Amino acid sequence: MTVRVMIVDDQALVRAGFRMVLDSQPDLAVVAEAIDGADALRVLDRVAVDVVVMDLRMPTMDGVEATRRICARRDDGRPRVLALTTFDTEADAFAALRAGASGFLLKNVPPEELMAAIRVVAQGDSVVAPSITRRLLDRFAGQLGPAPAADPRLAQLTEREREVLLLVAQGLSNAEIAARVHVAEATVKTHVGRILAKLQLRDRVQAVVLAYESGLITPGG
Amino acid sequence: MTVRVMIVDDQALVRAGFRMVLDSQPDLAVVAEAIDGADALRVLDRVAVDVVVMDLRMPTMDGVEATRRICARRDDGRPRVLALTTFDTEADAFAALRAGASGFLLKNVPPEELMAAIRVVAQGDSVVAPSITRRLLDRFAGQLGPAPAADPRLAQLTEREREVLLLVAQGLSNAEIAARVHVAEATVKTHVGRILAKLQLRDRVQAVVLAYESGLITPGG
DNA sequence: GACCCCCGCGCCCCGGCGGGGGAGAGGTGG
DNA sequence: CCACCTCTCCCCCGCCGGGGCGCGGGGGTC
Repeated sequence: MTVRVMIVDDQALVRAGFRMVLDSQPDLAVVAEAIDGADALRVLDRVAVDVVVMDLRMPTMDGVEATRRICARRDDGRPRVLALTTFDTEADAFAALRAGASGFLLKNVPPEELMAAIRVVAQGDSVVAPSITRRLLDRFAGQLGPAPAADPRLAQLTEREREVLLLVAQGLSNAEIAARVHVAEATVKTHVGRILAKLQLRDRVQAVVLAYESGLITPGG
Repeated sequence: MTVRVMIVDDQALVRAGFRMVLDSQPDLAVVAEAIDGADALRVLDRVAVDVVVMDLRMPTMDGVEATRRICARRDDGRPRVLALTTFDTEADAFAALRAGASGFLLKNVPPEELMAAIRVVAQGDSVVAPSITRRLLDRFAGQLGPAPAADPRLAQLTEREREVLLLVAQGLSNAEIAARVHVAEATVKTHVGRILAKLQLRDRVQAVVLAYESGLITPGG
């Protein structure tokens, strides 16, 4: 079964190049082209397309907006959008994926990868450029799966240590904490040291993260 | 520069197969093997490895736990973990990525893709199997883009600076951030310096607090 | 062309912080 | 009584992080 592809790009040269590459494949067929977002929407009213290869940077209606509209009005899952851009920026990629794109690649990918991506997207799966995948994971890996429940780790701390941790987690230095709790800075240092050791953390920065993640502190509370 | 690979899998046959495939490449070198998670950790104490190819389903210590420990104790971004499994289930994949894996593939990928993935991961980027990428996007696409109701203070930051701030707020050191984003530590320091200056903060600890309080990061999700 | 911003990278300095070791006072419970 | 824990405080040391300064390159704008 052949995949019907539409190419959306304002540069005729790019369109021609993509068409060349894609039409060389027996299972891919470029059935439409468009020069910007508005044009793409008009063409999609008349032509059945499985995958839209969409440049993000375009005049008049940019690729993100076009992607949003295409995804908004599709009813049977098609067409799916594979977003392309020249620039490896988080903003472009996230905007496109948020708008509903099923894939995101940089324009400098080798032809085979582009073709593979089109097949994957046509199948209903997704492809994201490695540099963007990394950023995705950086941001969301912590939210995957079930949260590891309320930390039993905090129970290991003594009352005093929890108190100190709370202050650490508010951004105070050892000296400031010492002033607040009315003890010498040396004392605070030993407390902080014990906290890090017990919780198996490296520095106070990680302690702050744990304080938030464990619910010891809540943003705005 | 050749990539030093370690193979972790309880089946000797699988290890041998991977070794064959990978060693056929001039830029890849299998420098270690392990039969389970515990074994892998021991071996990593002695051998320098860039990428760990980790089977998820193993006896004694499973791949997820092993991945977690490897990622917990690395300090310069290495070794990175590329998780492999036979079964295309969300649970396996998400568990591995949550544990810190830089990549996730199914064992039935063609050899070229496995090799390409290892190179990508060694570089510091990430690869995720298309079926899982789709699930990732289904789940998180809505949360992409500028954080809703973002603190106006964060608007002063450039994109790069926000990216660095995100990593700072996850407890990473400057060196770790450098490895992650692929720049020299000196560069990270300048970025962090600018972040602190723009946001009028004293140190990275306060930056973490702001990241949580401003909604740039949310505990657990 | 001139200017500015962003990025990447290097150098120096130094102060805070983390790690180790030691040590005394109080309170607990075997 | 002694062991154990907690809180308190001290010294030394090494390192990372933060601040200052400079340099080059790329991309915009005027």
